[in-house]
Amino acid sequence: MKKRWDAQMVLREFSLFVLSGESITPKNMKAKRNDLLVQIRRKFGSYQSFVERLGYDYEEVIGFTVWSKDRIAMEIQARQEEGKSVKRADMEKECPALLSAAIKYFGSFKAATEACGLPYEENLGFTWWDRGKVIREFLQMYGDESVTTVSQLRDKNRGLDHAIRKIFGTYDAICEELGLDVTKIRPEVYEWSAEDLLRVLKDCRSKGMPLNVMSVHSVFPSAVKVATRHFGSYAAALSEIGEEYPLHAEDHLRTSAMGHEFESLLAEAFTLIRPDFQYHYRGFAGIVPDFYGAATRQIVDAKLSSWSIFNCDTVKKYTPYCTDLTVVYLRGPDIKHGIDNLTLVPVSDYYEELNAAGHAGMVAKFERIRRTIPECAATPELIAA
DNA sequence: CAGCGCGTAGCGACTAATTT
DNA sequence: AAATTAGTCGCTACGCGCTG
Repeated sequence: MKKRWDAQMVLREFSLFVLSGESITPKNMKAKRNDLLVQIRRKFGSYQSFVERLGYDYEEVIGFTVWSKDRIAMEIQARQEEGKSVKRADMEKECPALLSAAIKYFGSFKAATEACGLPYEENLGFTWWDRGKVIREFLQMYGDESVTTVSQLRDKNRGLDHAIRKIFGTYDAICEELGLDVTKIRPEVYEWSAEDLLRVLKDCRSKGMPLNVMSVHSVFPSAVKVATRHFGSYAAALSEIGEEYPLHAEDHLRTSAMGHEFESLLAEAFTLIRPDFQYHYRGFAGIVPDFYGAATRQIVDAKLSSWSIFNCDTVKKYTPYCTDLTVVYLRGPDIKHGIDNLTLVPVSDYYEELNAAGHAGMVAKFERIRRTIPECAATPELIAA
């Protein structure tokens, strides 16, 4: 029995095939009804044009998307016009098929973005580190005067730190390759000796600095660890230079109370010579600066000791709210630091002004409490001032 | 309740030695 | 070769008992 294949017949046979519930993918057609498929092509040109004439979405029929460079470029541009992200990471999540097609057809995501006229680096969504980029960025950091440790570099450019480790392994390696001195970026880890520690302790003593842990800590951050390593304890290290630690350990309650006393005394002085500063300013949420000068956006904080500021989070908390954070302290050495917008001022710096303004009594009050602090006698010239 | 100052414990970055 | 560990440094969060 021979069928008369005309267009009508082809359509009828195809309808019956669809009604039977069979899949109409080209693959299934070929397997089940190759004769019909051949006739469809003969009468309608191609299977695709045939099903599309019947109102089918060909891609739905075949179950996958037919990609081409043009189409990929169109879809990527369409995403962009719709305000959707065209970053690689986002496309991975939102349209993995398009992304993989782009990479397949253009060879790489880079080539695809360029073909679409998009900036590669931005659309990558992350930084692509290769040796060249690592070296370029590292040299920039190396030349940055404010970067003197690996930690600082990491804070400024976390990705770079990671990339250096990944690609070069160590900071030694990248510096060696570039002929640079690694100690510029990573100060030599120096193992402090017992002699170093004792020298610092004696030095502190001769300068009249208190020998309690926090005071020494301000000039020698690892003092306690070094002391423990070499002498068993900080107290044992002190006894090496003939000092008894209990005599140097500060009384928390006493010093804490004195901190408050100093603060209120400074408030008294400021109302005299800095009336534009507000005491215990409460205009900021979350912080209560000791003094705030709105005109200059200056915060002033009172600390009993110069080292205290380095053992609390005041700097971190206050600096975002002001152009300058000034710490006025009663005792302690002039500590060098590299913190922007932080100024350390001994209260004695105000003596001259207080005296000139006729407030010599204030100076006497400051010096009176200064004399009561253990191991920190006032210098004769300051009392005379 | 935030703040004070001290002392400590623990963390992160790092390297080198040691183990698996 | 890779993972673990040990030990260095600096840094800082925390707890304490109190104050305003």
